[in-house]
Amino acid sequence: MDYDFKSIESKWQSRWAENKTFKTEVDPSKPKYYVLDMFPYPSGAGLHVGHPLGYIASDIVSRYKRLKGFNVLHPMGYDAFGLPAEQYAIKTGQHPGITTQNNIARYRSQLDRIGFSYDWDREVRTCDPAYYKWTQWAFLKMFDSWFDPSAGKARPISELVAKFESTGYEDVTPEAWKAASEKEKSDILMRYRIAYQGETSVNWCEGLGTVLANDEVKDGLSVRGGYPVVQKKMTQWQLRVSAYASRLLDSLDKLDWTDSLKEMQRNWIGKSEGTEMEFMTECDGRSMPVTIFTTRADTVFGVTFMVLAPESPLVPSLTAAANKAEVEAYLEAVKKKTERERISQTKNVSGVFTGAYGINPLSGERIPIWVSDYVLAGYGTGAIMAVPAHDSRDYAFARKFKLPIIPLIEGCDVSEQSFDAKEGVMCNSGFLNGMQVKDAIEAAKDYVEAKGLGRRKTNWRLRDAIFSRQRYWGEPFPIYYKDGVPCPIPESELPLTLPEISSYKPSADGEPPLGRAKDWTWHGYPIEKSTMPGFAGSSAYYLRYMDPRNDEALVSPEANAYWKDVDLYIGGTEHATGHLIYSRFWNKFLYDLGYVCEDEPFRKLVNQGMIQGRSNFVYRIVGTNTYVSLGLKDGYQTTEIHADISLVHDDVLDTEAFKAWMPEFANAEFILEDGKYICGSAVEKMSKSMFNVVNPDQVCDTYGADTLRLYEMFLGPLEQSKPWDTKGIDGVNRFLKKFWRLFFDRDTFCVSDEAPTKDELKILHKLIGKEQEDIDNFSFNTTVSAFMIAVNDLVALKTAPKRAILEPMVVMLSPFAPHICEELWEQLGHKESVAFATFPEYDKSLTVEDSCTYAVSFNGKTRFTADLPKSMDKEAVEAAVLAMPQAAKWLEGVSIVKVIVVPGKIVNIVVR
RNA sequence: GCGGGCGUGUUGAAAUGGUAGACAAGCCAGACUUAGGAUCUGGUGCUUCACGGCGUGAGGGUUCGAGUCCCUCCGCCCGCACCA
Repeated sequence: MDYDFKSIESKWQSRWAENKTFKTEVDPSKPKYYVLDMFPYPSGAGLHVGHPLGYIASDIVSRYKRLKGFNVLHPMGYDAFGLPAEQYAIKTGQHPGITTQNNIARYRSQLDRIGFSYDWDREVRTCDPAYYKWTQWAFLKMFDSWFDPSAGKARPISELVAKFESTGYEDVTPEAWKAASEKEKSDILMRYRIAYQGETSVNWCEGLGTVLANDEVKDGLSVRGGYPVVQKKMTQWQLRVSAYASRLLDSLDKLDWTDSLKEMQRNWIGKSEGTEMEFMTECDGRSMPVTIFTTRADTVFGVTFMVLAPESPLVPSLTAAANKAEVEAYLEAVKKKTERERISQTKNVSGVFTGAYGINPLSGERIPIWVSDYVLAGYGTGAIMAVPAHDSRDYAFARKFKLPIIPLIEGCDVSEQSFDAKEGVMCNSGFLNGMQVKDAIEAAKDYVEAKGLGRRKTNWRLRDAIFSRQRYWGEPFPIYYKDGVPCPIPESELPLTLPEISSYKPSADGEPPLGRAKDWTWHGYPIEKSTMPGFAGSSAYYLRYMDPRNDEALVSPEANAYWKDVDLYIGGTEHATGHLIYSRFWNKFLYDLGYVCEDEPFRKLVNQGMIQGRSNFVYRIVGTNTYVSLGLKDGYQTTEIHADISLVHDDVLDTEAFKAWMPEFANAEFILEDGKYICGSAVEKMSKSMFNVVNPDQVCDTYGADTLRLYEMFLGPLEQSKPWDTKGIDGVNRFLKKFWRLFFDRDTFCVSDEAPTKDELKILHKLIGKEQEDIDNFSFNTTVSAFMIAVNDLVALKTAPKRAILEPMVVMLSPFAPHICEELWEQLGHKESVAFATFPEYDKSLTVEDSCTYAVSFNGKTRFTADLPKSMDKEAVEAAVLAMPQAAKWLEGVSIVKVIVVPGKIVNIVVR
């Protein structure tokens, strides 16, 4: 009987669906294990073979953990709000909900073919009102909370109001609070709310007609679409993520994530410990203090000028009348630059002198104040002290504008470039002279604090998240405006659903698309017109999976107490500074308010590598319709053309299929080598335009889902990026066929209950040990190899099929190749799904050999091997080896210095 | 520039400091076949007729022993980037 994967796979996939095999419930009698994939955005292009890589790995772990007796939560859903569906809607008029639904259906059918063990009853879609009710709910909670720095956590805003009323808080006195109007009170509270509205400089993307978050912008272009992004002042909803900076940083230490990912987050959070210092300034006879931030207080004696950010509010008051025109012209020029231009012009330093001067608080020097866009308004105080000798940016500026450079470290050479390293001995620095830089930094901080010139200060790079998008296809804000004051729509009225509108374009007067919904009001009050960004819906979805149909709460305390957090999260590294920060923030916020029991959502995180495409090329001789094979192309002038990889097998072109592919190739002629047309190849991003997309459906058609699953794992380490290459997929397919044949004698299924031999048991238990170890280390490629070795070994023994060996092997292979294993499991006479069988017990003693092979080396060079009984002790091994005839040759004319015996492995004899 | 990672056959890749290249692909030879993109067997790092020698980006170090640990350099990939 042949291995007929087609009928097996469709049979078991429909059985799993009918029986709801993978439906999961809270079950306190079993330990829980929560395995989560980053849910996909259902794009119009469907899945390619890269997408399922992580899903296959997580499915293997899920199925493995089930075999190990865990109650496994393994859900899937869709991140369904987003820009592409909306842009498609603008182009075609089709409602983004329809587009999304169609795409989801396609994704689902593709996912189903691969045989995942998801509990589909727990599916969530972020665009479903029953789901986004809870996104809106969380927003209202954030609106209704403030971050109490003394407690380091979020608290209800009512507690802050109580403080204002009784004792006052910060600059708000009880009297002032009581006297304030509704609008004024709202404005005051906005300075504290976790979700707040405020004016800020935002990344405005004209091409998309919306604001973007920092992680949605790369190199000054929008990540989606690649449109230019400019800085613009706008009033936007924001989340006070920055309040959590320190907690987000600190708890990274306890997470089981890769170092590189944690490091990325640390950089993004950007903790910087330095000093804030006051410099007195004078401008047209007026004087005022200016606060700067520096991490190098030790370099104060080298300050030769100061610089303000163009957007700094200090600029007007620090501009001398005589310099006003010049400064304003500069500000105007800066404003016109896009973010991209500012970045690309890094080396073109620009700036303008304000006419004002500052006084160095330590040396008393009088130094000029400049304005330049190399200083950022958003970081520190927007003003710096410039130390050209020891900061490369200040150095470039000083060189360009011919400002003095004072070296502060003995022996450093600043004639060509600045000396940025924090090492050496200080000089030209008053009381710091002679100190090591590291000590000088501390001494200078102490000095500044003691003299009242400034204070230690920690700065963070993490910005608050801009939460408004001027778009249609997102969660509406549950906010209405009463006399211009934003007010929450009551929780009991959630979800506030997205209204239908006539067109998805922004309206002519620049309002977001929702501006078209004229009769969309709350009791006659206008509702917020912007919608929430993509990360809103994905920030707490892992919590919703725990209790997805609950209408009363995001997640019930019972379900949350059982499932707690995600034990294993698998997904791409591209979410490092977006989703994975926002989710952690969101979770910590809910934790502060007592809605969830864990402070961190994702205990272990694994980033699967990207699967790149492998493109094939044909070479057309210029001016002809003749194509020359790769090896011969150097003799001709050719054009490289992408050929669809479905026309190519192992780099050999199917010339007939190529002719039929497109009309322009119908009359193609070929210059062959060895009767074949060999194509060139290259590793590129998998994309339609390069004709290198491999669809998992095709692989399932030719080889089956089990082969696809095994092959994706066999390809190499999970975390590594690698090109998709079908060379080698036959090997995996062959393995499954061999495995299948182990159960049959010719055409009859004939597994016997006979007792296994010692050799068979050894093969089995080696495999058990290897699989357990490898899955814990996410080394799935070596696990697959271990199966291949085990099957090869069994075949080599030429014994009859035995239940005691084959049954545990079916169980162990089932996480990797579930369909074939279900089928064999049933043939073995079981009624229950193999998914809930018990993983075999590992008996290490059965894998131990009676004898073992020692590598015998002299001075570290292996000369021969010796088979010796396992039981021999070190001395006996030494004696036995030295007595062996092969050893005589190497012992001739030398004396033994020492002998090192590594039990079971090595005998090294050191001779002289 | 800063941070993280990597560098092993023809290819994908294995190797708790202990016989480098497991497993798979490819290639070569053979068996069974009318046939084979089926199946099975054997071979396959380089070099040498052979004994042997040489081999994990380059160089140095630690060690009885280094792909693995340490230092320097080279190359590649990823992330961040005027963050004071």
